[in-house]
Amino acid sequence: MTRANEAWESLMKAYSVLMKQFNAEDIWGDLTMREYDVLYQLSKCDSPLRMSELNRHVLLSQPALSRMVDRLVDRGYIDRCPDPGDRRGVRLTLTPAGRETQKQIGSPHARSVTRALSVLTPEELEQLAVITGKLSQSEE
Amino acid sequence: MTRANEAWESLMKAYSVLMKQFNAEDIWGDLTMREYDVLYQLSKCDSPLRMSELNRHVLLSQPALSRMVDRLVDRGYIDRCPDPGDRRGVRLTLTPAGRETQKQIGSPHARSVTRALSVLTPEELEQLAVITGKLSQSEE
DNA sequence: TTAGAGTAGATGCAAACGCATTAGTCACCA
DNA sequence: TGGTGACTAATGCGTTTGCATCTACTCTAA
Repeated sequence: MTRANEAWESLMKAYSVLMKQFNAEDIWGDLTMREYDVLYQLSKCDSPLRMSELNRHVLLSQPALSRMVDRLVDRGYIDRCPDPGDRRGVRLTLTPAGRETQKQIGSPHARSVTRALSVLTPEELEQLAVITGKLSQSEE
Repeated sequence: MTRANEAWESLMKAYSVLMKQFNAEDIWGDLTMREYDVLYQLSKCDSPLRMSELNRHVLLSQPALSRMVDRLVDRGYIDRCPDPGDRRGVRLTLTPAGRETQKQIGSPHARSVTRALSVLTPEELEQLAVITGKLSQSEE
C-alpha cells in the first residue's frame, strides 16, 4: 500500500462521509443532490453551457445527464434551446426560477460545508484546495 | 464564497475527474466500480463484516447495498451467513473467488491510483491523507 | 415476562442509471 | 462537391437505485 493509495482511499472516505452528512440534511426541497449540482454548475457561468461541457463537471453518464436536464426543463428550472452556431448542440441556462431555487438551497448548503470543514485550519484549507486542484488538472 | 467552500468544491471536482478516469480504464471485468468497492472493503477486514458496518464505508443506501450483496452472493463472490450472536444480522465474508477477483482488479487499479496521484509531492500526499482523515472523523 | 421502543436487514415499487445505439450535424480533404 | 470520420445529444432497454415499509429480532424496564 503506497502513500498515494492511502491518500486516495482517505479522500474517498472523506467524500463519502461528507456526502452522506450533507444528503441527510433537510434542505434539498424537491431536488436531489445531483440535481442541485447541475443547477449549481449552471449558476456559476452566466453564458449558456453546452451539454457536453456540463457533463464534464458532473459525475453522470451523458445519457443520464441528458434525461436529468429533460426533467429540469420540464420542471421549469432550466432553459434549453438549440445552439445557433452548432445545430448539433444545445445551450443551457437557468431560468429565473432555477436561479432562485439554486440560491435558496445553496445558501444553507454552503453553511453546512463551512461547518463540516471547520475542523481544518486555514492553512489546511488552502493546502486542500491546492492539492485537489492539481489532481483535477491531471486529465490525460 | 469562503475558503472552505472553495476547498470542498475543489475536492469534489478532483473526486469526479479521477473517478471518471478510473472508470474509463478497462480493468473492471464483470464488476462495476461500486461492486469492486464492496469487495475491497470486505478484503480489508478478515473478520466477517456486518451489513450495517459495510454500509458505513460505502456510498449506497441500505436497501441498495442489501441487493448488491445479494447479487454478489449469487455470483459467488461473497458469503453471507446469519450472525449466531445476533439473529437479526448477517456476517459477510469474501469467498476465495471473491478474494481472488478483488486482487486481480485491485492490482492494476492501485497502479492507476499511484499514477494519477504522481503529480503530487510526497509532502502533498502526506498532507492530503492527514487533511481528508480529519474530515472523515468529523461525523457528528 | 412481557410490552414497547429500537435496531438489522429485506422487499415493493416507481424513478433514475449506464450501455449500446441512433439521428443529425460538422469538418476535412480528395 | 461529395464522402468519410468525428462529434453532440437523444432514445431503447435492461439493471440498479432510493424511499417507504415490513418482518424479525433485541433490549430495557415495569
